[in-house]
Amino acid sequence: MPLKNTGTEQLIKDTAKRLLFAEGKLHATTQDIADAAGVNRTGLHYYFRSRDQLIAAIFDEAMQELSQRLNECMTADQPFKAKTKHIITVFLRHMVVFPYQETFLVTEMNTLGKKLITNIKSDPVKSYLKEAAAEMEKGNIGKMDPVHFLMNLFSLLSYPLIMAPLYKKLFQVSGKEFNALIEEREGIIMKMLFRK
Amino acid sequence: MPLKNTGTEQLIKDTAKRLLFAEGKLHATTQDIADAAGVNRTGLHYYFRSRDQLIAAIFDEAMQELSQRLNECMTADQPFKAKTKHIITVFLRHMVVFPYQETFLVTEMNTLGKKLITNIKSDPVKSYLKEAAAEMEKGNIGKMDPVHFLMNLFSLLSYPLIMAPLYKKLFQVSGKEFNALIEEREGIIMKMLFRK
DNA sequence: TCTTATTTTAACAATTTTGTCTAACAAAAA
DNA sequence: TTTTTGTTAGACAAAATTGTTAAAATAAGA
Repeated sequence: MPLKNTGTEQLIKDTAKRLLFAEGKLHATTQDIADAAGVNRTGLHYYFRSRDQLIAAIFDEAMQELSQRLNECMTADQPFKAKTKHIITVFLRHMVVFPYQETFLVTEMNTLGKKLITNIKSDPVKSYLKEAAAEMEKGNIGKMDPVHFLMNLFSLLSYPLIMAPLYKKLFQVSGKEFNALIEEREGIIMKMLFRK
Repeated sequence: MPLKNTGTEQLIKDTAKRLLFAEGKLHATTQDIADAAGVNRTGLHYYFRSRDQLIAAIFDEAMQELSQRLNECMTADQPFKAKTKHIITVFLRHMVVFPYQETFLVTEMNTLGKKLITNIKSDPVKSYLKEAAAEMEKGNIGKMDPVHFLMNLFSLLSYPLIMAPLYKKLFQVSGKEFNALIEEREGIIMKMLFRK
């Protein structure tokens, strides 16, 4: 329990998240993080004991945040289509700022194995899947395993932002053009999912 | 120019690619790579001089390979829909084996800045985009900036495989179930793109 | 076989990155 | 003010990672 609470602990975590999730510097060292935060590297050990524990803390928070965002969106009291549109809005807004959060989570899961198992509520997702199935019955969306619908949704949302640097090269798109495209994504995704 | 050519140089590159692209161990050290290849770490320096140059070599090859795969698919002499289906087949097959190749490319671009600029032919992509535009005119696919069509295609293709470990957690899907879903992807993606 | 160029290995050195220890500093409580 | 607790900073140590050197092993050609 910090008594003074100078905000340094939070600053370190926020800075690390900025480097890792926003700038995609997945190899950031403790020195990199300390420098970016404008604190002595020792502070990092004071608060988190080791680099691994800092990473673990960030991993946990990111996982919780993602799961919570997911659950809040999916249990919102709205009809299915509006709810889905809301998911797109919320997740796109987040992806624009932190495009590499999911990449970080996956690569850490790969290197650290299955150690960091934060328990996640899966009920909200399940109920959203049920709603999707119901919509399929009604003929509002194409019939498929609802999990495909969910994967489609998140693919269309996330992938372009994650791969932005690569797309710009491969497809010869400028930063300006790309941003304009992202602006249009919400509409495009809705059309894809609901074949309006 | 190697005279004896014992295949070690290739073995090192292939092993590194396996660790990086297949297993997603993006923090692999030279020792990790040497061990996995069953060679002395010195060999790695003998052939590539430094870790950075090994990474650069792999980056280059991966970029070339991706660009070439892209171009071959896009200049195939086929009608648009069949061509697109072929793209899905080819890229899915590759993603199943090397899900993290694109992630590697992006994170390296982020850390190394814009140093590694391998020149890429963009004409094949451009002509594919033109074909897509023509299909939209014909009403075969929904009207949008053709680049969106391309982003949709690759999003639906790649993202589920990249994020597999995360999906399995968030959506409570077993490995077996997940593989079954991936089997179905090609059909799903075709339906999404061509709203058949 | 002897020579030569290439490849592999072992020992060592340098660098980078992480972790520790101690003391100084700051602020609230006694 | 003194004490106590929590925070920051500097110097140092340890570990991990990368890089170098020189010598041994290997295979091909003269």
